[in-house]
Amino acid sequence: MATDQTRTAILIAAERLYAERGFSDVTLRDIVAEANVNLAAVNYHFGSKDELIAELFVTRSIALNRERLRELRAAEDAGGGRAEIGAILRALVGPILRGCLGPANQRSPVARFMIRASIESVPPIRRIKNKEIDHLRKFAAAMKRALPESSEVDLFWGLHFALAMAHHTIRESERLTKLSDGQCDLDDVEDVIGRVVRGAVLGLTMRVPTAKSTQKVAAREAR
Amino acid sequence: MATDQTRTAILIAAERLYAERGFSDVTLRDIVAEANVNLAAVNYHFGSKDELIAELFVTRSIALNRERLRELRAAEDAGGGRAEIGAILRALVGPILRGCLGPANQRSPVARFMIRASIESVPPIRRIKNKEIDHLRKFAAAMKRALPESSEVDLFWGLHFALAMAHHTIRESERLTKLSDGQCDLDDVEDVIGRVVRGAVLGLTMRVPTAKSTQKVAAREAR
DNA sequence: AATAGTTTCATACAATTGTTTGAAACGCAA
DNA sequence: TTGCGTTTCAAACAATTGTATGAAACTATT
Repeated sequence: MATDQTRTAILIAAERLYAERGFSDVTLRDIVAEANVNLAAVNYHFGSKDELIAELFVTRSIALNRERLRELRAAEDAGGGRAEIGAILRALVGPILRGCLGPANQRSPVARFMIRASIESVPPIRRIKNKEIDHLRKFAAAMKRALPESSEVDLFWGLHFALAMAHHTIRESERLTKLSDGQCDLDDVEDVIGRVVRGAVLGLTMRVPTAKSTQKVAAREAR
Repeated sequence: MATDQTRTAILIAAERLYAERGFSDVTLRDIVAEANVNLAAVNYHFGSKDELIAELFVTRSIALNRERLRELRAAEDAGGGRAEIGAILRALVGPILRGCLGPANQRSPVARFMIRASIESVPPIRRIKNKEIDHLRKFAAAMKRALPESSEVDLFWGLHFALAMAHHTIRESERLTKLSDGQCDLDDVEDVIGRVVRGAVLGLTMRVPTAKSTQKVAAREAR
């Protein structure tokens, strides 16, 4: 089987095209053209189109989850076993945001593929996706350790909203740029991560502000 | 042309199916079967599949935007010309959340169709969608009046995050239910709206909490 | 060199898609 | 009723899709 040249060429081409144009817009013929291989190669090496997609998704989601957990563990180690809430959420949303945003030339098809997969729910992926819940539970557990007084429901909502802000930012980055006339800088990934994490942390730790406290903040802001 | 029976039957069936199964999964034959009309009727009445989708989307996004603005105006009137930030965001995310969540039997295909449209970006919709930005600018302007001391960038991010939480909640409601073992109640729409609005308002009005203030909140929480 | 196993290739296949066609059915004014 | 414009219908069309086939090319072991 030599070096699996054809196989990996197909994987790379497929990931690139799917990430760029979405699943429904990309045909096997597009993929084999991009990979410079024969049409029949896909069915020969993967069995079917769906199995190709499934393999891509499994590989990539394992890698993403591993990176997230790596950062979570690092944060927990740094905090002596208990990570603080901001660090936990940063481990959750950081990897995907770093992969999808930033200067166009250094964005990875990997991360963008995962976003596509989370958007266009094609059958082969839908079947696998349930496992992601187990993965998220680990973060929920870490959050519970960080904020033991918070109710479970609030923690789940916080986790959910953090992912919401991250994913939506990736998907609608173009619109946000247009809406803000370029004022919102989507290339500054760490700033974006900071905003997402901060938004989620505030939601988890703060009470709703009174009119007075809002004014105070505004006043401090103005100085 | 009688009463446009066929035309409207197609529109209703198409909206239902698209909302349920997405654009890429629904064929014209599915639609005409659901509508109990002849296959050729779609091309006769709408010209093409894309024009059918476009007409659906235009109609619905006009209606949604009108409802949003109605609530915004109502909030501004109630506040004597200046709505407070929470009311503004509520006008932004309320209509779509009310349409998409709640008990399954009273969800409207209308709102779910709009979410589909915002997810699966098919060409006919992509072309129209730019107008939505003008619509959002009105909310950005209202937010600026409510929080004149905040920077424009922060306001845009707040608007963006509010939509992020709303849309993501709709799209991933099932996952959130599973993740939380049913603890997060997606049927209580007003509670969901409250959480989304509160999260966005906090991000817009509060500074990031220190470890000490977090403890204080936790302690207060515990009492 | 000969053979067996793997991989590639051009081509064909069957199914599905949106669209078109031309005749039939209908509605309704003259 | 006649005639005309509109609407419906069954059928066919052309294009595209994922998949299958069988021969050719290649690789590596004997």
